[in-house]
Amino acid sequence: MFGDQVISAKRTRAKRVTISDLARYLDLTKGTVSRALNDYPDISDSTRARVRKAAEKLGYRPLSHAQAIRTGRTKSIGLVLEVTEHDAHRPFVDKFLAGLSEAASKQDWTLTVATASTESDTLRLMQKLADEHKADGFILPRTRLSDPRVDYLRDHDIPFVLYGRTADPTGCAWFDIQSEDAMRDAVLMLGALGHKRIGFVPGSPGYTYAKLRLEGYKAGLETAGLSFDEALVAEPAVNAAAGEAAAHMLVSLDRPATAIVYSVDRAALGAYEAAKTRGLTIGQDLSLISYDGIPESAMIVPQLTTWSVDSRGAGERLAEMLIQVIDGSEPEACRALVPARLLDRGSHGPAPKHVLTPTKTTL
Amino acid sequence: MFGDQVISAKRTRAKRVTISDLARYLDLTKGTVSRALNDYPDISDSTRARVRKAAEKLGYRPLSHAQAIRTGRTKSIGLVLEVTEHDAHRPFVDKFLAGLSEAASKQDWTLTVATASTESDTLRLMQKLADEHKADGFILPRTRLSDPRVDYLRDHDIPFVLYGRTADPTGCAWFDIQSEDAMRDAVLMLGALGHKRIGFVPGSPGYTYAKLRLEGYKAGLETAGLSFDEALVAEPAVNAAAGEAAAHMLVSLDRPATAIVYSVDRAALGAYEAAKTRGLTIGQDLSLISYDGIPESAMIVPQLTTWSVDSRGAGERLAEMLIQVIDGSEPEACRALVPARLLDRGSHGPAPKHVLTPTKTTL
DNA sequence: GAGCTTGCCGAAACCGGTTTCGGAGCGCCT
DNA sequence: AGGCGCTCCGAAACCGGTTTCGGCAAGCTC
Repeated sequence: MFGDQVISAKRTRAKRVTISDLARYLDLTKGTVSRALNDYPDISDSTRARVRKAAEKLGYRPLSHAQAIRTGRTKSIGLVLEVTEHDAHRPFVDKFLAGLSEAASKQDWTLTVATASTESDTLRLMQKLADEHKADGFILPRTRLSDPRVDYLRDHDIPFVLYGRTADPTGCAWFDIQSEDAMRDAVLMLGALGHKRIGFVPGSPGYTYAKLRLEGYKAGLETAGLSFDEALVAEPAVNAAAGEAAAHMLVSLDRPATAIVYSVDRAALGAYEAAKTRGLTIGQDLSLISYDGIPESAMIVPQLTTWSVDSRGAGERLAEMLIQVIDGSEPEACRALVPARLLDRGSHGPAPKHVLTPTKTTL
Repeated sequence: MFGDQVISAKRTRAKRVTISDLARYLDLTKGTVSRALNDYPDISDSTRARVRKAAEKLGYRPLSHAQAIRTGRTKSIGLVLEVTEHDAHRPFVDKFLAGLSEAASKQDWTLTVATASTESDTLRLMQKLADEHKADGFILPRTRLSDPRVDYLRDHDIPFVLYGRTADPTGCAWFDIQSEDAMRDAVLMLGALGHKRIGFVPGSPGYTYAKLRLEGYKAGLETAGLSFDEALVAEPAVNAAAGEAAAHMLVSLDRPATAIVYSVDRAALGAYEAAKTRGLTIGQDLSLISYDGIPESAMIVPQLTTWSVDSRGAGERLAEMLIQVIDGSEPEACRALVPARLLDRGSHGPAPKHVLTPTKTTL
């Protein structure tokens, strides 16, 4: 009748077996089959087993969105990436996605990703995805100390789990790398090598990791028996240019730094430029330890000593945790912290014997 | 009754407005409302308009998976990434994803991504996603000359669009960057600068782009009036180490290359090492033009002249095209080719006046 | 042996949509 | 005036599941 409405092709894929097929095959009603499959207590063990076996044999797989219309759950985890035009590229998205999707698909879940360019976009998108049941919950990367996404999702009772921590963790599930310990250990290592003046270059203010890494640095100083000196903390830096400026500043102090702990690799790479300008040899005159483990850190000479994070593993854990939370687990019970792994390479070494005379430059 | 079954929380999100709500509000049946919204011809224009307005006013949004159960379509585009452990990291995934998801969400579609570690995994995953109506079609990145994914999807009548081309394009929709033209133009530019011996370093064999870029190189030689010399084509290289070896080979020929066209940036970066080893100055003694536009190409000195691709734009186009194909457009009518953009930088220059004496080294 | 649980399943409603079918109302033609 | 064909909408079936409800039969109690 409305033939011209149906412009789409005749696509005749192999027919799937429905719950009704299965019921007919077993001579049961589909209601009973459904309850059997979903472990309702009013189904006898023998029937349940019979149904299970038949389902297996016929290759029955429930259609998740057919279930969703009644249950309201899609078995899909959501990820909203905030990608702005001029943002630093993030080297690990693919590994991270691999972790998420692999863990998800192991439990027959899927991963729905969306991107937003602004924060309010992110919120609207998450709302929409949740509203239209396209995602049952969200993974929140790049957490900030005070994170609007957290407030929003908490208010709207939408399940989520953080990749990172936040200032007020009430009602939050999270997974994180102990980067504060990495920073502390970096300071300890440098202290053990005789360094007395260890500089620090923080990450982006506002982000939780930045605060934690600074605290780790301070903790390291304390354990190493070194006193904290405000002057040794540079301006935040997350790219090569800012990292270079930070290095210049730190080595031209009256009592210059002989080692620098960077919060992020991309900033640390800038120190190589600064060292070249000043004729300093990295790993001898100036020691560097950083964090992230980006590929470039292995391509530079000398290779950068840094802490590497297992993005894929993180993705896996996060997906598993989110599914748990969606399935009703108490969020605050779902928290995990894992250590970073040290890539012990050539950018750090013993403190130089003679303190270098500060080479003042006009920057 | 089965209260203990329901362990999940009480989540009371704001109720969404359903088609029945809308029908009640309009004093119509939901069937009529549905037909009005879906442009059935048996609805009067006035009614259609009234329904549209009310839908807008009440903020009605159909639940895509409720529709899916009848229509079989989820409004979701699928992307299966093949990510192996030791794979080269791909710098543009995030931009690419952004393009895909943005274009998708503009039409109220979503993006479902999955990852596989092997080729057969990829096929199984796509099958499963299509079967369970979790994706209506697929984007296929990294196409090969003979691509099993293409055969598979074509056989199973599952819609798809290629990012790249393939040997047998029957029934295929694709989008691609004209990298062959980029390679050709690179050769022409170098020829115009006086280079007579222009080397070429191919990409991974098997991939379509590798073949096309080689053809582009040859086309460039021909137009430039240079003859093709087998010896000037190195072994395929897609990383710095292999790229370095290729450079060594090409500059130590009896009649050495004074310029090299690389198929991929990551290989081209290796040439800088080779040049350093041999005391050649890049941009003077040795000219380089490459392809990809990875961030590192701008960080090296001199900056690498290369062709940059707009991954985000590609993602957008691909998503739009896939939706069209799923909506019934003839795949072969959905094809597009766009040029790459030259980043004209410092790694290439005029041919050196004096041909360098070949510095033989034992590699 | 009557009365009451309890275990187990069928029947039917339901979720939020889409699609088919049929018929009421209207204008037009003969 | 009656028949015909359109236009436009209501009614109801349908998609593939889940959940509620009610009832039958067996087992237990007294």
